[in-house]
Amino acid sequence: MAEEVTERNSGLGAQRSLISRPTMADVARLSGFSAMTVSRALKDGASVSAKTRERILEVIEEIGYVPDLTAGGLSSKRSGFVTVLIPTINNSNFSDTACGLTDVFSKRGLQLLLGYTDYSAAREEELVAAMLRRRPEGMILTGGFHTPRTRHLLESAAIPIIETWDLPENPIDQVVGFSNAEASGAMVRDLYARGYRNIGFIGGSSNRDTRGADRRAGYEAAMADLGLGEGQVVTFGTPPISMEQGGQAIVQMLEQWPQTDAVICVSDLSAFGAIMECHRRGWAVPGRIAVAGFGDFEVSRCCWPSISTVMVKSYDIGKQAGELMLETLDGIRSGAEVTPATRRIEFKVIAREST
Amino acid sequence: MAEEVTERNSGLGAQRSLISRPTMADVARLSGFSAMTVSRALKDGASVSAKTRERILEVIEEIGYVPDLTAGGLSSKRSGFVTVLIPTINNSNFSDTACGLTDVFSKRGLQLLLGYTDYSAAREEELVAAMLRRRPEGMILTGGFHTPRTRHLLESAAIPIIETWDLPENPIDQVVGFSNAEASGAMVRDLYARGYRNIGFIGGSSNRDTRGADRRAGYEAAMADLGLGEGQVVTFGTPPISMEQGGQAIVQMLEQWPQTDAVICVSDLSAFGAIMECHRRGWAVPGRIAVAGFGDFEVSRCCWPSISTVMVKSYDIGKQAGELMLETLDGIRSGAEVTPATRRIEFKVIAREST
DNA sequence: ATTACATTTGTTACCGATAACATCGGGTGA
DNA sequence: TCACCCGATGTTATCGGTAACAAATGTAAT
Repeated sequence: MAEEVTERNSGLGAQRSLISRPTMADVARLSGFSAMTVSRALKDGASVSAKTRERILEVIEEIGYVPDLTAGGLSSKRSGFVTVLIPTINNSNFSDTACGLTDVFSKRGLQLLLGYTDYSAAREEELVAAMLRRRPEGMILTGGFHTPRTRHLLESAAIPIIETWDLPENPIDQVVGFSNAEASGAMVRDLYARGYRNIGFIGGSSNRDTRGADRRAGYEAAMADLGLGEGQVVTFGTPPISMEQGGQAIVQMLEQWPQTDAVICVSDLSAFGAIMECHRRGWAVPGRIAVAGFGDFEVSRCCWPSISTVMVKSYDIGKQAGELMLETLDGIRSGAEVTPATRRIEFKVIAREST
Repeated sequence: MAEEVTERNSGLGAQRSLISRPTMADVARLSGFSAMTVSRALKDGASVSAKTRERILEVIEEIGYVPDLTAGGLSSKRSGFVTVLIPTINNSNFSDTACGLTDVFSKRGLQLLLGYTDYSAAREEELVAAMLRRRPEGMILTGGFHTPRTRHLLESAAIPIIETWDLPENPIDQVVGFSNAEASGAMVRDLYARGYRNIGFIGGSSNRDTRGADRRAGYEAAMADLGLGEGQVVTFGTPPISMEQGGQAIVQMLEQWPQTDAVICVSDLSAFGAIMECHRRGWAVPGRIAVAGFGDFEVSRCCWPSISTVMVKSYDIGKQAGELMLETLDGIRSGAEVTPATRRIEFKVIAREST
């Protein structure tokens, strides 16, 4: 084990005082053109002669000029930012969505202002307030549940909003998502079709994770619909429920309802934990009990047995939301009326070895 | 499976045209004070009477004024941004570091500009160039390998730079990290102490992931040091190597060197994939072969058998780097000379069931 | 050569805040 | 009572770009 030690480096050090960096005016002076022409040379689609642009770029390279988007944005009223809020960056579903967004936006020179809410509506409110000070051109949220103040802030911001990963009953503006309830209902039906009748559900013990709560509601609705009774639900820990908690939960499930023959977990991570605990205790999966997850994480593909799950096109949610945002921004600029819409994203039950 | 459909919502829609939002001047006018006093009322530590501040905050609340940090930053020459570049957000080690940074910075009102390089130095260069246009007050990078142009850009930016997750030989400025080579060497010695003699290494097949390459180098050095020969290395896929590739790699390892009794994987993710593949094939872990990982991911704690690994304080890297950044920024402002330093972060071999 | 029009370049004002300095009024000590 | 000082507030200039309009230059058609 290494100790925590602090040593000295050579390096920039004191140099990095407040050296003033070259501005567009410097480029203008050195190239012999006006600042406005320099500005045009840097913006494609502007009318500048090839020779002029070349000379200007030469000077820029020479003095190491870096344009200041802060100043540019102030003047043009375009910050070049789009804010994205996800519950956590430590979940590959949401980070895949963020990647889809980045890929779409970076092509158009828009930058992502990423924040994570830790599944807390209060934290979301703080973040929305903080982010709006950067004058983002649009904002992308996860889920449809927000504090009243958050909604108020967003409405007065008068920028396009997209809610994702859900189908809110009362959307703020646009939506790119799917019904979590429907998706977990589909998994119940899949298990039913395979002959399972005592199907349990494992999830977190509060409604903080509203998508998790919707999945549970969808499970209960499907159970009732199939005449399988109220269902057997074990809730465990503060959402997002961890792998380890999935393990503890399945033990509790089988103690409380020994007849359980299948269990749906609120996510693949808890499903994985549950399966590992079964291994530990010598319970065959799916012999003694079948286990299904949600989200098609890498771990569910690779696990032994591989985990049946609901695949959600996480990256696609980001991509579609990004494209919708671009269309909306273009629409607003061109003066066209943009009708708020909902885009449904595909999900799919994937049966693997664990069920 | 749901189809992709687009439906109409009620919602903001056309409203969200270019409504001009209230400015500080509006607040000034309505409260009867000057803009400067409004500015002071919003900044704590400024001398404004309690009554004035109260009245101003009242007006702000009433008209829903949201300060524009863009404009403020232009004037005060403080963007309030710190840029953080990590290889991928889809890896809990790096996202933990990002969380540590967020926690430290958000307390001081600094915002994170997060980017991910996809383990590519070229992409890093692009990102650095793009981010510098936002005039960040500091920049935090992952690793010590950068293109010459990246170094050049950073040096002329004259802001504090911190390289993390590594101990670069020739640091740009400050460093918060550990020696990946040393860490994987420690794991070799641990396995040696447990009696393993034919120890292999599984990693990615290019040097794109320089930390992975360092771990391999550390493995080879330790093997030579212990008189265990050159070592047995299987490289597989473009880094970062996936769980699935870990599984393929261990099969190849045992085909090529059947006498192998232990294997160190470049990360817990590939170690997990390797172990699952062993389960599938009925190879006992650690009976037939011991498997160790790197990074102490959640999956290694929860896996059965639990995976021996090198624990790195990922969150702490972020926290320490954040604190170092704050100290440096304060130092520069107060005119003190700041000596670039290296802070070593602890790592620790954690032996679990898999070895 | 001249007019008409397109292309290229320049000028001025302004985006929305804050720094720096000026001013004003009231309290304090000699 | 007066000088001095400090806290509270106002004024002006400025940060570094871009929008909008104006001017100059070039090009093609007559």
